[in-house]
Amino acid sequence: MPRPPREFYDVDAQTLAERLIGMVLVRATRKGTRLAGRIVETEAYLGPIDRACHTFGGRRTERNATMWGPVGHAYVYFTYGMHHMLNIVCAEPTEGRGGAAVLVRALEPIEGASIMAEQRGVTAPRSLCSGPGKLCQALRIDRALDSMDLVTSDVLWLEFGDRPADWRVIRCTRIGVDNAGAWATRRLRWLVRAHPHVSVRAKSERARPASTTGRRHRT
DNA sequence: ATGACGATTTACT
DNA sequence: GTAAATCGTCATA
Repeated sequence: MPRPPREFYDVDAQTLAERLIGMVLVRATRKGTRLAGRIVETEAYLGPIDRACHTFGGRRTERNATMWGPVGHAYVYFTYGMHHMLNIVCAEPTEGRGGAAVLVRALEPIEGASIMAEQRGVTAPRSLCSGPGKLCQALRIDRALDSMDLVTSDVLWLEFGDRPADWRVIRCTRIGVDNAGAWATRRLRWLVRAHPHVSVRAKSERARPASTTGRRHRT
């Protein structure tokens, strides 16, 4: 499948976050094998105005330098002493200063699942890429890939993908940003409803009345 | 130089 | 549900 052009990324974070759902993330191994997955969950980090964003207040550091660079590049950072996070740099909406990005939070594996399982050290398909740290481990994404240009790279890039007709994309609050004040309650997370590969289900799908059986029911 | 803190995951009660 | 793991980064001194 073809890759989106630079202009695809030249939009604000909320637009890109929604636009990425269904797109395919591809990682080429040293041997040329493709590891790929469809994006099923994203979060928008709006830039200097967003308290949960690494560029909040205009902060510029060695770590977040990529966020201030051109759109369409990968911003990869390391956190909790053990996990990497993959973001895609996009345009900052109002001030035109950059510093915005979308966090890729979950993938539905579609190519190379066995290699992903090896690198993750787990076998359950639902556990391969259902979280921002998990998918980086599965696709071997680390700081070495920071600032990679997804438009031109032959190591990490994006391709157009299908959005199945039964997918319902919903929005809710972001995960793990509870100390971001009013920004913690903004609905800046996008995910496919009831998709088995998302990291955490939306509250609207979780808080179900007690039902002892696994019966499905309409919402 | 030092201390506090993660855009998380996993195991365990 | 709670807690531990684990270390680069950043603000402060």
